[in-house]
Formats: sequence, C-alpha cells, structure tokens
Amino acid sequence: MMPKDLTESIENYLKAIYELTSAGQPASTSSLAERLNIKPASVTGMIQHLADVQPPLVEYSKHRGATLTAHGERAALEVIRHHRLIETYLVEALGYSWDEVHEEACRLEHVISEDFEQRIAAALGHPQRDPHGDPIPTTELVMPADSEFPLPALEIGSAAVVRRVKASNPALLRHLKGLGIIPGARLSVQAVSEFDRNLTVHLPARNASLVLGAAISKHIWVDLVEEE
Amino acid sequence: MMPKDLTESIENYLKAIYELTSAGQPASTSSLAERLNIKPASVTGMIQHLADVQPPLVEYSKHRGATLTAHGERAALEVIRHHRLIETYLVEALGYSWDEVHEEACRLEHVISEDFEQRIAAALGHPQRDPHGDPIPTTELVMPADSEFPLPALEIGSAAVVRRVKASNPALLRHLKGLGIIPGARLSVQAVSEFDRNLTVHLPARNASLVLGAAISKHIWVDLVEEE
DNA sequence: GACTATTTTTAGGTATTCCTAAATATTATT
DNA sequence: AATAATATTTAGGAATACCTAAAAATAGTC
Repeated sequence: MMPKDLTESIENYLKAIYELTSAGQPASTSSLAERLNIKPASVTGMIQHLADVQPPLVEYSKHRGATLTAHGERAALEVIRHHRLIETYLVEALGYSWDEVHEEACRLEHVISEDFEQRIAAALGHPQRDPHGDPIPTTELVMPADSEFPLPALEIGSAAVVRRVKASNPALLRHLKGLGIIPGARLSVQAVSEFDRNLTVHLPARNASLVLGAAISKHIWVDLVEEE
Repeated sequence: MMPKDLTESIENYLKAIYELTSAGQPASTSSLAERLNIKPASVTGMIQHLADVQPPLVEYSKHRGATLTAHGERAALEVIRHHRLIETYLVEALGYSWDEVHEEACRLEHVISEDFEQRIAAALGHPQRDPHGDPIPTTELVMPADSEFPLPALEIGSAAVVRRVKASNPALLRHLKGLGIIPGARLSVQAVSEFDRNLTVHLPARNASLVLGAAISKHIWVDLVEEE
C-alpha cells in the first residue's frame, strides 16, 4: 500500500502537476518547465519516466500533457499536506510571518517523517488551512472541498471574504498584508476597468478602496458572504 | 565569508570526519566507509574531491587519512549544531523520546535555514546540550569545552555523573533509559571484570547495581563529581 | 628484510537529473 | 491548405555520487 519513497525532484513534479491540473486540463510540458524552472526538454524526459514507473505516477500522451494517476495524486497530496502543515507550524509555533515560510517549507516538505507530520498536526490542533488560506489535505489524503473562486470572478457589489492568497512571492505577500488583503478580510468589488481588468476593491474594515491589477487579483480567492 | 552550500553527501562526510578526528587521528578511508555505509573506493574519490575543492574542505595525503581544514570544520560544526538543536527541539517541543530523534535530525539537519536554526535555538533558550548530553556548538560555531570522558576510564569507587550517552541505536537508548543511565544520573564503578571489561556500576538513586559490557560502557561519558 | 594480509587507490561503470541543439509535431494565420 | 510560429520531443552530453574489480601501497609477521 505504502508507495516507495520518491526523490525530491519527483515529488516536485507531482506537486506541480497536481496544481496545474486542478484547472481541469492536463499539465503541459512548458507550463511544468516554467513552474519548476527546468528546461522543457528535461520535463519531457521526467514525465516519460513517471509514466513508465511501476506503478505509474502520471498518465501521459505525447504533445498532450500529463495528469496524475491515483498513485501520483496520493503522493502529491502527501507532499502538499507536508508543505501546508509546515507553513502553518512555522507561523504558529515559531513566529514566522506569512511571507517567510514558503522556501523553508519547500525544503522541509520532502524530508519530514509521517511521525513528524502527525506531531505538528496535533500540536496545531489539526488545522484545516495554512497561513495563506490554502486547505490542508487530511491525514487520509483527501483535499477538503472548498467553494472559493478567484477575485476577478466576483460580481460587482457582492460582499465577499478573502479565503486564500495564492502567492509565494514574499514582497507581494508583505504588500498584500499591508493593504489588509489577508484570509478573513471582507471586501467587495466596486468597479472593473474594462481594458486592463484592474479592480477597484472596497474594504469595509478600513473604510478604504484600492486598485488591484489583474496579475495580483487572480491570486486572491474569495467566497461569498451573506450581507448583514 | 559564507561558504557556498554543500551537498547533503558532502555534509555527511564532513560530519563523519569531524567525529572520527576528534580522537586526534586523521580519519581513515575504511573508518569513513564504515560510518557512512559507503564502499571505501567511493570514499577515496570523495575525499580527493573535498581536498581539491576551492577552498579545500579537507587535508589529505594518500593512504594517510583525512583531516578537516578550518573551512571544513566550520561546515561540520554548522551541521552538528543543526543536528543537535533539532534533536533537542524534537524532544522539548514535540514530545519525541530520545531514541526517536536521531534519524529525523539526520534528514532535517541538511535543509533548515539559518533563520530556522536561530528560531528553534531561541525557542529552547539556547540550550548547551542535546537530549543525549552532546554539547551544541555555539552560533559562532565554537564547540563548547567539556571535561567528560568514557565510563571505562573512571576509577573504581569515584563518584561520577553521566554527561553523554553517545549512541543512536533506538533499542539501546531505550534500554539505557530503562536502567536509569541518562544524562545527570549519578553512578560509580564498583568492579571491572578483568577479561571481558564488564563494569559493575552502582546507581545510588536506585540503590541498585548493574553490569555493563564494554560495547555499551564506552558510549557512556561521565564527569567526576564531588562527594557529598 | 622478505612475504603475506590488509587497506587504499585506480579504472571503468551505473543511475539520476539536469543541460543544449536539432528534429518533429501541433497550432494559428493567411 | 500551405506556411509560419510555437510547443514538444529526440539525441547526445555533463555533474554528482555511488558501485565492482583489479592494481598498488602499507602494515604486520616470521
């Protein structure tokens, strides 16, 4: 039942494929290459390897991209659970800020034991989301269902709450925290600029409005809230 | 000033050389091979590499073993500091027992950042020894001086205190804890068996005596204490 | 001091994971 | 439907860190 242990490199590929395929499409060679900072030719080689391994970790047909098999998905969720628990632990137990945790978690996620995972999960009270609001897969490796969606899809005037800030760039994260854009923040969209997709966002808690470019707003995921 | 970052493999070699040369002799190819579970031929290759790198990490002359350069020693002490701080953190903050920490620390020691190191050191109150009593190098990478010595060198009848239990085998560590042989334990040697070097050890706290074979006793390091 | 046993080194090889450059397949445009 | 642009794959290579087998050096014994 327990799959062998995978190399750090393979775990990074599986994690990247998981995230890229969450949109419903297979992960293309070039999208993987860009995300992993590896040349496309190398990605092709690794994908072919992951499809050949027994049991196969990905399903692959030439020029058509890769998706995870059930085995591959389990392995990916294991790494994602590690990553998100570690990020949470660094913030909650060691006083890191949310912009400092990504790199550390990226290195630690591949080396911690299942025992370590269980202990920090217990120490944190089995959290359901990490400091960026990303859901933490359960011990049984199920990704919790969520209902949030990217901010650009929010209707003008609807009240929403920030659920996730899907960014790892430390400077961007500090910037957003400075603006009050953190999980739990209430907001609504007042206007959309037709050509550049800039959003004018209102934050009732600060009684302030600000403008977010499309490159930022797509990383902010929100959920609808009842008006009060 | 800051040396490049070393591979996990190189860090393991440097740590092993540090420990093997602490006895005053250069580390031989075969002793390194045995400690690292690597074939001697491979060790020769790596030692030559470590001596050729700029700046050199080891000093090496053929058939005569390896010692660390100042650079190599700094790198080794960095890894050892990581290892011992992590072991301490696992016990103090996450409830591990002293026999469960070695493997976890061996993996984590290579991937934590200096920031992580500083944070756990601060969280622990900058401890001077790890759960096995081994001294933790300072932030400035100085190994604290110590006065302890192996139990077989303790004179019969002298009161001593256990300072270090230099073992990583979990079963042995559990055994010794069961016997009361942990850092801080008072003891004295009542008798030495002439041929097998077995020691009859008395533990005043338990008002009990026990016999330790030479293979165990050499891993127990003690310090003299004033009689009261 | 010669000889044997042991240790160490050299030589050549393997697996992993990346690379570049060239060839090929797909997609978009006219 | 042909062509151009883009994406992907193939082919061949490099670095790291191991391996085995054979050669060479050292150490121990008579």
